[in-house]
Amino acid sequence: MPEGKPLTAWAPPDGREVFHTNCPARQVIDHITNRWGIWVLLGLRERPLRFFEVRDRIEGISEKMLSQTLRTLVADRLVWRKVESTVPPQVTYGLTEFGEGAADHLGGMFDWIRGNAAVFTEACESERQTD
Amino acid sequence: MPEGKPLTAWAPPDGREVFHTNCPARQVIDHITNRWGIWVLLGLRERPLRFFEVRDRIEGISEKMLSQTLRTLVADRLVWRKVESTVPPQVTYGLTEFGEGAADHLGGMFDWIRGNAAVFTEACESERQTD
DNA sequence: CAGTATCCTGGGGGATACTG
DNA sequence: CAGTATCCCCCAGGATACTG
Repeated sequence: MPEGKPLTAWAPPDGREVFHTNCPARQVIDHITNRWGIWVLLGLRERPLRFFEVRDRIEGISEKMLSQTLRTLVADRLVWRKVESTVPPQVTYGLTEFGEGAADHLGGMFDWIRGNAAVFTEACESERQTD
Repeated sequence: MPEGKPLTAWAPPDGREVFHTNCPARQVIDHITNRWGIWVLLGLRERPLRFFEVRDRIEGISEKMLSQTLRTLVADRLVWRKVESTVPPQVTYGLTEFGEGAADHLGGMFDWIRGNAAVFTEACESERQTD
């Protein structure tokens, strides 16, 4: 982002929304939706967590991916990281104000989809027919 | 989804949220966040669109990926598809009620992130330092 | 116009082993 | 405990060509 592009330029001028590859918001969302980002953000909603606590809340995530995802989210200012230099070391991750806002939206969507799970289940059944 | 699992079981029993791989909501979200899903849903928010209209609103998407993504979203009951057997054929895609709900949450997040783009821009700058 | 079919490559991401 | 380092595989997804 060398030249300071006017960020408001990404708003739709005539109501016709176009999603450009270099829209900063698209880039952030691409990070969030990079397979694990959303689950890490949702996992941190309740309270800050330590590394393995996060891992234990997200079935299927590897330590490598968790570490990598956390680093990206920290770089994006969605998550903060606090190191306690005790022995053994304690590292805590939590949502920044920015991250909380994002997580609230994601959480709202998640809860809503979960509430409509029946729709998805129906879809699964009818897919079995066409297979 | 052969045996009818109680979907409410996925709600956190003790407030400790865990995201299981076979949680239906997680599966739907994994579809949505499958690189292009979110952008297709957001692109359809304003009004139903034809195939190439959708493509033109999402920079960087290939026709193959658009077609594939649309099929998944239709199967998940997030998007409907209407075929007009004219010559040339007209195919229109739009959000179902289910899809609208999901898109509203995604749109809220997108707008909110866009409004906070400055946070991300700062993050980019400080990353340049550490590189 | 609205797609499929085919081929092919990059990097997302898993497994395992190692470190402060 | 909280990670890195390394190796390696697989498939998401791009490019191109073809079809109803």
